[in-house]
Amino acid sequence: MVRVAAHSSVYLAVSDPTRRAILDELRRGERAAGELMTRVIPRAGQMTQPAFSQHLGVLKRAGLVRSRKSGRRRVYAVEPEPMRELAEWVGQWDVFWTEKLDNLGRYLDEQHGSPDTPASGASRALRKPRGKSNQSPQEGS
Amino acid sequence: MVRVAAHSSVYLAVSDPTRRAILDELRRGERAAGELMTRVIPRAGQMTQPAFSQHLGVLKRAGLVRSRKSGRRRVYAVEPEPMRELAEWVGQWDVFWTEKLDNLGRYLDEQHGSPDTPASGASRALRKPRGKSNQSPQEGS
DNA sequence: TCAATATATCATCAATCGCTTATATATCAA
DNA sequence: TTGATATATAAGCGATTGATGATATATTGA
Repeated sequence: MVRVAAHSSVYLAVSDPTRRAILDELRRGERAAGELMTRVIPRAGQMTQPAFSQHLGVLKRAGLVRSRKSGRRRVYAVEPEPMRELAEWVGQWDVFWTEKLDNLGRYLDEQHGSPDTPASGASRALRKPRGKSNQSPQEGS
Repeated sequence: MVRVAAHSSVYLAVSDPTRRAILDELRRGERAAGELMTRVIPRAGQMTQPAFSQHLGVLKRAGLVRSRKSGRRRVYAVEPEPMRELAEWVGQWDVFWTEKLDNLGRYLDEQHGSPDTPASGASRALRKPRGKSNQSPQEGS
């Protein structure tokens, strides 16, 4: 109902593969819109120019790119700051691909540790399957 | 038109704040659906039970959670593997929050240089700088 | 058996997304 | 000025999303 301004969410901005490709290309350096388009959408007919321009608009509203005029071109560049929020959130998952902590997690699984134990019940996802633990979390309601 | 199977994209799965909150909670340990709901949506009336259950379904189809039955509960746990794709993509932005490379980038900005230079044109976003002069938000029209 | 509990699924709806075509706005070049 | 080039904006459309209320399916306990 209320719905926050999805318009400016970096999560939404990067949820589209075309926009990720744009950012991938822009990370290598500034690009004019047209050049960007021929690199990101190499095969003509895959997408129209307005569609591509609108993707640039989404990235701009998300604060992930800036642009400046240069003659009749519009030159885009990445603006990495808003990406930090996403990077920090994703960083919280790093424990799962850290061998050391993965072993810790597996240990805790073995113990059927408290449901409040960080990473418990998850590490098995990385190692393959084993028996089933039968631990049910207590639930107030 | 063709549209890839957005259904199973981890990018789309994490683009919703409720689903991120679910994952945040599940990272701390297994949770039954109801318990998860009262923790993620503490204030009643914010969201109905079916809505919440559908969010769980999205996460499940994205492979980010698994569930098992335990009596009449359904106990959920994170399945971190699909998150790796996102983590790796986001990891490509790490250069921007590395002091050393940031300085490199700023130098390249100064040069205003080759559009092929990695990270060029971006680093200024991290240093806070003068005034508010981003770029004119109303251009064109 | 029956009612309560826990959860998923169904049908529907408004909002949003990504796309298209058509058009507008600058800028360059002759 | 005129036309070509580069890019953005507008309007409309079908698909998808996230929500809802109603209902279905198990499971537990009296």
